[in-house]
Amino acid sequence: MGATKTEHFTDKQNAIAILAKALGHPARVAIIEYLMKVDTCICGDIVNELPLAQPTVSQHLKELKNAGLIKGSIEGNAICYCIDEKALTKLQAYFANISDSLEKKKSTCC
Amino acid sequence: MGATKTEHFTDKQNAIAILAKALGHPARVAIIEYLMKVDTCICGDIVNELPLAQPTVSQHLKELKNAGLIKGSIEGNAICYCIDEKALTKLQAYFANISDSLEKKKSTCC
DNA sequence: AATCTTTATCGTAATATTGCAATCTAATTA
DNA sequence: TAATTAGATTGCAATATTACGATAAAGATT
Repeated sequence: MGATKTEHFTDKQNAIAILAKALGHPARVAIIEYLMKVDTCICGDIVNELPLAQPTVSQHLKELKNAGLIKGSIEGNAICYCIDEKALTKLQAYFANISDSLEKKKSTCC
Repeated sequence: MGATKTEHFTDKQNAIAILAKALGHPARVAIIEYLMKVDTCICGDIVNELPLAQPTVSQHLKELKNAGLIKGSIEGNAICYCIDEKALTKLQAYFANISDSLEKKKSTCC
C-alpha cells in the first residue's frame, strides 16, 4: 500500500486536502507569495526568486497548477502565471468558517 | 536528494507549509472536522469515525499533533484530543490576508 | 537559418508518506 | 492478579515527493 484512500472521504474533504497539500511545501508558499507581491501577471522570473533549480521550480509550478491554485497562459516565449482567486477564496472561506465555529463553542472545551 | 530544502525559506513560509501539509490528507481534514463537530473534547472514538485501521489513524493524529493543529491530553485510559485554536487562527489570518490583497489589486491582473 | 531565451519533460537518486498486521504499554475493570 | 480496553510503536511494503542534470520544445532575436 502507500496510496491515499481518497475514495473513503467526501469530495469537500478531498478538495481541501488537495489545496492544502499543494501549499504543503515552503517553495510553493513562496511562489504564491511572490505572485501576490508583483502587481502584474507577466512574471517570467519566478526561477530567479527561488533557491531551487529551474526544473524543480517548474515542477512546483505544475503542482500548484494541478491543484488549481494558479493558472498560466502563454505570453510570447514566456509564461504568465497568475493566482487563481477561486482556490484561495475557497481556503479563506473554509478557515473563516472553522474560526467562527471555534469562537462559538469556546466554553465546553478543555 | 529528495528532502525539502527548508533552510532557504522564511520561518513564516515554513510554518504555513507545515500546517498546510498536515491538512494535505483527507483523513486529517476529516479528523479536524470531527473534532469540530463534537462539542466535548473527550473523544475516544476517532478510530470508529474513519475508514482506516487503528495504527493508521494513530499516525495521522500524531502528524496533526506535531504540526500543532491538535493537542492531546491523557484522560484515564483514553485520550482527549482537541483542536489547537492557535494554529487554525493562524491559517485563517493567513488566507484572510491573501483574500484581502487579491480584492484590492483586482484590476491589473489577467 | 542560427542562436538565444524561457519553460517543460525525462530519467534517476534520495527521501517521505501511506497503510496495516503484529505487538507493546498503561490504565481499568472484573 | 488476570483480562480488558485505548492507544502508541515497530516493521515492512507500496507509493509519492523532492531535487536536479540533461535534454527537448517553441517563440524571439540576430
